[in-house]
Amino acid sequence: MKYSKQRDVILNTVLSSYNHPTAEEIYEIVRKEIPNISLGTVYRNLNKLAEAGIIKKIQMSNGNFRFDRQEDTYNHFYCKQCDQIHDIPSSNFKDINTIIKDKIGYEIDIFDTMFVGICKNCQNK
Amino acid sequence: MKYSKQRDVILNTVLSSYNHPTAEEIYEIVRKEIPNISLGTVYRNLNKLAEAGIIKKIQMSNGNFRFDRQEDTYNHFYCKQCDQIHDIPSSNFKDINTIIKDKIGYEIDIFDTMFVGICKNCQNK
DNA sequence: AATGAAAGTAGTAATGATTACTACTTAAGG
DNA sequence: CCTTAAGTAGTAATCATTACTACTTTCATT
Repeated sequence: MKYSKQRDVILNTVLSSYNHPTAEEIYEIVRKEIPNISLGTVYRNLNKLAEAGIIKKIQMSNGNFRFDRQEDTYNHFYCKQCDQIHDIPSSNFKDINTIIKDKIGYEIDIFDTMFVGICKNCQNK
Repeated sequence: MKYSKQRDVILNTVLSSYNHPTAEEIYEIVRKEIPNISLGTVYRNLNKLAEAGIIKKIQMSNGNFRFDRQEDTYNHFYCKQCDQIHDIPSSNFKDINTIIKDKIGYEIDIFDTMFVGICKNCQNK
């Protein structure tokens, strides 16, 4: 992978984000530093970085993508009420994985499964 | 809801399908009976029927929708390898639901969570 | 330093599933 | 029968993402 200023700024933007940004959101931030960057460039580089395993690309239940620092100690949970993604330490999933496997026989890929429901905060309201 | 021939045929098509068809697939089947039906009509009626709880609308991990007979005794599992949705009897999920709730504190809505992984068939290959 | 091919870019057009819009048509209750 | 609310066909719009194209940059090798 050849160096490019654009990819460098895009990567740093993702790494310093803590709210699972969309490509569009990253584009808006990067634009402040490289005003004439193309949205296509943002998409291309996000995909390239994700493919290289440098960042994580997560698919929302509506099919859209969000990007994240590569910290594979977290899984994702989407709250229908507050419309936000929550991180769940994957230690919680260690045996859930095998329980599901025992129950249904299928090998659940826990990293691709976006859990959907109501988060603690919203439950208390 | 007023009667319409179009909705009637659409409903029967879904009820007699056993492979979680897309709106487009339903459209193609219905066209044989009502050749000049509009794709928009198919979408509108599928959504209306789903809203009324007469059929089920399930969202794929890529955001697209598929439709299904209303049999809420099944949950859905998507196999990444053979690209198909498998039904899982929801009896299998009874205690998985509470285990997850205990572990992560969040209330998983098991009917909205599309489990992703490799199915039995593909595992054996 | 000069160079040349491969990789990258900006800007724009295309894609594909779904929804919105508009003028016309039908169901069905009084 | 007639009215009107609901439904329809056909087409245009939407929105996130990808593809295309002509130009530019990186970087290993002279």
